[in-house]
Amino acid sequence: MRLSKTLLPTLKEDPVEAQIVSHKLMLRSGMIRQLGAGIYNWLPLGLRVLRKVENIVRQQMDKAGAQEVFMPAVQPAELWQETGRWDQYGVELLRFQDRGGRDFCFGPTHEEVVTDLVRNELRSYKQLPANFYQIQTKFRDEVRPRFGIMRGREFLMKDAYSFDLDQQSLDNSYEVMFQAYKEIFKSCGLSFRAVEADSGAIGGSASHEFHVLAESGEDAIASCDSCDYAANLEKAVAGLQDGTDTPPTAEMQKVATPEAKTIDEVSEFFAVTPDKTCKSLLVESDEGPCMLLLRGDHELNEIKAGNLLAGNNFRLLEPHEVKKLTGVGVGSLGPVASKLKIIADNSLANMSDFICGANEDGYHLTGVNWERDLPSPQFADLRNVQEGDSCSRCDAGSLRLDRGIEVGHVFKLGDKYTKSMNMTVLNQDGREQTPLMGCYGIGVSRIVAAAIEQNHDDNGIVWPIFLAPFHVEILLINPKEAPAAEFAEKLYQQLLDSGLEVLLDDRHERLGVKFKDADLIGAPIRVVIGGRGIKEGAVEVQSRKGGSSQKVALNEVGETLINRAKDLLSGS
RNA sequence: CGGGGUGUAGCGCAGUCUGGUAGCGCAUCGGUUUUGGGAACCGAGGGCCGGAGGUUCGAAUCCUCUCACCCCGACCA
Repeated sequence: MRLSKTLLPTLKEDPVEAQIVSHKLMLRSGMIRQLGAGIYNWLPLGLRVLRKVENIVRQQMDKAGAQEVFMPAVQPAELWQETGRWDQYGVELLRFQDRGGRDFCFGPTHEEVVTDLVRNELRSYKQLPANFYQIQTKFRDEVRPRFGIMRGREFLMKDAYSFDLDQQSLDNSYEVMFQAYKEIFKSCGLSFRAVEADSGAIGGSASHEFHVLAESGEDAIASCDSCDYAANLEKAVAGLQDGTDTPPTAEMQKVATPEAKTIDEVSEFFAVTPDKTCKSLLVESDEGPCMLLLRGDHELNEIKAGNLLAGNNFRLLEPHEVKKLTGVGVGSLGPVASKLKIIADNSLANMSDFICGANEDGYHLTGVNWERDLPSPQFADLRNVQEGDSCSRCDAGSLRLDRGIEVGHVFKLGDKYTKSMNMTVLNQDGREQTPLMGCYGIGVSRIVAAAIEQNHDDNGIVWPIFLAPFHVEILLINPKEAPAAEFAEKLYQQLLDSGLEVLLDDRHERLGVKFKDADLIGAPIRVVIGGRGIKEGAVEVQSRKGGSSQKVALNEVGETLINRAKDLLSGS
């Protein structure tokens, strides 16, 4: 592609509306332009990358035996009413009417449509298992779109739906998709992690999210350094401490702690580490107020606690509410002699001689022990795991925390949709049977943004070769210098003929401008061609990543570039 | 949905308090000189100041309403 004839409007300055690096760089490199809140134009450069991702996804899905279809973006309300989701889905479902006043929505997902399709077309168990996928524009009317493409309202998604006769077959279909997803993210050249997700009320044994690792990721994910356990922080469980159930060695004592309220202050006061203390939190739940106990150095996981208390009303009580309810301030709250229902985190079970609030303002208790000083409460998993916690799946491992961007989600749906929409096939016995469904999503456009979050430097994007809009950029310093221009043109053709994707910067711009744009655009390999180099008989080949450069003789440049690109593409 | 903010040239902004000829930098177009890491000079084009209504001799500026976008929070397969 010739830059002189391409719409590639780069920006020197960061647009004010962009908060995160991928959004800034996508705007600055001329990949996208905003049309409205959460909706974007894709310009030539951005579209090339989007298509790259799309093709990688398509290739792997086909390889995994899924069949590509293309379903309508606009869907009639009737289908959604059949499954009840017309009323359940809420404000994110963009609804509208046609000329005749009939209700429609712009599809945020396609379970209803695909189920309708297969209930009309699949009759026999012999047609199963089947897996249909599409790459489609979706619309979710996000309450607060942000971060550019990362969390837009309109976005490109690959969604796949599998249909199986029984659970075992579904398990297999799921596994095939799981492996295909790994292959997809590997093929994109991204560093990623598959993590366990909560399969929740829908049941089924499994759901996994795929995260691209990036410091700016919205999700925290925990993973074991020894086995393959990995989970979203919301769901991650730490292993229980070893049974160091040491007997009490100290008497319980009430100590005046006039200035010590926070865990830090209390630990400092008693000259102990925070893990020797116990913090008490009051929460509201459907069953009324409840006291949660955590080790001093641990954080409450509100989702776990909320699930445990089955509460729609779950929330932390405000300090003034605590005072009103118990008569003491939050800094001196404690479980001993409390009349409230108490649930303690598992990590407290084998603690002895710990320190906690005395339920009297300005006092704490030391040497507190279960059974002797207060009854053992209910124990449960209430906390966020921490870096270094032991793994709950294996003996050897410890957990590490990373940040990630969710780019894929696989889910066993079971018969939720097939049942409510009456989809059956005849089984071997000639009886009607309701197939089980799985669904598998990948945020295609989000991958583009996530890839940038993971691969950039101060000057711009540093594309992994598999997603790069161009493998090679040729910087022609001055198109008016005939020998250089002719050489660049010849090289351009040679590289194109070899199957590489090449950007030729043939603009009448100064070199500095071209370098800055090349940095922004982020092609992995570039070559600088000018009159001086032609005279010397060698031109400069540079690598975007790391910025290394070498002089290559004119008659070898073509081969060198082709080989280097092929090396990168083959992963070496 | 609650709170905050911003709408003035393609982009980034000043001007608004205190009403009186609509500006600056970058970008764009033409010219000259330049040309190996975001050039210099000369000249030019480009705006119903988000929209509607009002006050006023006169509104980017004051008042009312409205729309859009951004940020924080709540929400989120």
